Amino acid sequence: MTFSEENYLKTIYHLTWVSDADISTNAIAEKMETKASSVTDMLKKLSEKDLVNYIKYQGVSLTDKGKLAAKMIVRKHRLWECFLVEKLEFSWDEVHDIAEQLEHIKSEKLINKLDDFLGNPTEDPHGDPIPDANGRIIKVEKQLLSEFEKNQIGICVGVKDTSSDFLKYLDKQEIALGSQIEIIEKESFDSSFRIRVGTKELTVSNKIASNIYIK
Amino acid sequence: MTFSEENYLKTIYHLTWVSDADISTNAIAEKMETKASSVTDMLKKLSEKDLVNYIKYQGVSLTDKGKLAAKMIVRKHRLWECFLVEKLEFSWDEVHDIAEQLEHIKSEKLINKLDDFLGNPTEDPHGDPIPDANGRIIKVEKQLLSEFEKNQIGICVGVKDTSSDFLKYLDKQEIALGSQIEIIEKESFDSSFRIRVGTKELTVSNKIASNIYIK
DNA sequence: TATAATTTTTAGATTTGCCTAAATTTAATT
DNA sequence: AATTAAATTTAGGCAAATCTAAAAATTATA
Ligand SMILES: [Mn+2]
Ligand SMILES: [Mn+2]
Ligand SMILES: [Mn+2]
Ligand SMILES: [Mn+2]
Repeated sequence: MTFSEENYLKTIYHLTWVSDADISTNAIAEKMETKASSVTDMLKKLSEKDLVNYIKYQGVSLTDKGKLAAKMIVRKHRLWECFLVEKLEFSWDEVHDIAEQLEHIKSEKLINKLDDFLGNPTEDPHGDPIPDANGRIIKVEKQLLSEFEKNQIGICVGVKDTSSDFLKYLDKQEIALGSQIEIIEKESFDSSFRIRVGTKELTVSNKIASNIYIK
Repeated sequence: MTFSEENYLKTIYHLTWVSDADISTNAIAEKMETKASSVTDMLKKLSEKDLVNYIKYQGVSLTDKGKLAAKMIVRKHRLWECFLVEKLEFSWDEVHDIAEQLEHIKSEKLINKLDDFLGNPTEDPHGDPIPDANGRIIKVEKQLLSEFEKNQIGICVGVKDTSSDFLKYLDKQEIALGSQIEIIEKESFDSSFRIRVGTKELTVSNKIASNIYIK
């Protein structure tokens, strides 16, 4: 499987994760920053290889084979992110781009040994679940901070937006995985939140609150 | 720089390491298991980018820029081999193919952090020197076992042939980097050697002896 | 030094992944 | 239901990296 094929599978997998329904050509094109015509070409190829179910004009979904392949790429991506953070002391906002490269390294033995070396983590540095060698995922239920109400308390367990900019913002506010967050006030006018993180109080916009997972 | 360009640079670098003179199109084609016409195409491109000095029909050499680029790829290859052996418990005959992939990962920060994580090793699992971040190499002088004479004693510090088959043979004979090797007898008829490795005695062909470095 | 053998380059194709522009299909609106 | 708008596919092309076959240059040999 080529890098490009792998990237398409991964994208379809991610889009399915949030929406579940069949995925449109345009949705893939937008996420991959490419053209719809290129997507069509690739969907034909992936369909030929039985990695996706594709019907012209009707959208696409992963076959079992394609889903497993996608999960293995996600597994690699997230394990490498763990490695970079835990062993090489990268911060969580620096690892994604490097993992985008590392996820394409082909060696089952390598990834399984890496898994063991890291102590078989179940989540990556952004709180996302890591599929095991068989593709099984422990799905932890978590809510967005924006769905919380006044006086509720929870622990930050993940982020939805994993962009470097957002992660750096969280660093600045000293919000990290494991931080306790308490809703002091919810402003009805703009849906912003007054929250307490540890001992500090701060106000965050609804956009921010919609990208932090709490449990 | 593409993977292919990097592989060509690395190949030219390795060929230069052993012979020093300008490298022929055919030599590159043979080493890379490709066709001479493909090599010509790539040499034009590398020349255009000032990575090689190339004159039609006259062979090729690396420019300073090309040499540094090649060294950085070799640095990555060998550091990853160290990582695989030291941290993930791969054996020395399993790491080359994986390192062939990992050497193309682009991130200076990654490779320098990996270097530190490994304790800044100067040699890879096969006894080959690892260029530092500036491309400097500590060249340790070593001789081939085949050049040794009766009664001489030395330490195995490297291998010339790094093929999996040869490395497995050495494992079987319990010859590893650091092993003490003593020449008991040199057979003039076929230039084979009777040697002592640790407490064991064994006979090795000249071909074997020509692929073990001793100091 | 001619001629033959070898090496190297050029010419022309192929595959992969991508693009633009045009055609087609599906969805949304009068 | 007809028309318009949007999404998707097709057609045709391009660049990178490879190949085969033919041409050209270099090297070896008689
Ligand atoms: Mn990531
Ligand atoms: Mn992640
Ligand atoms: Mn190697
Ligand atoms: Mn090596």
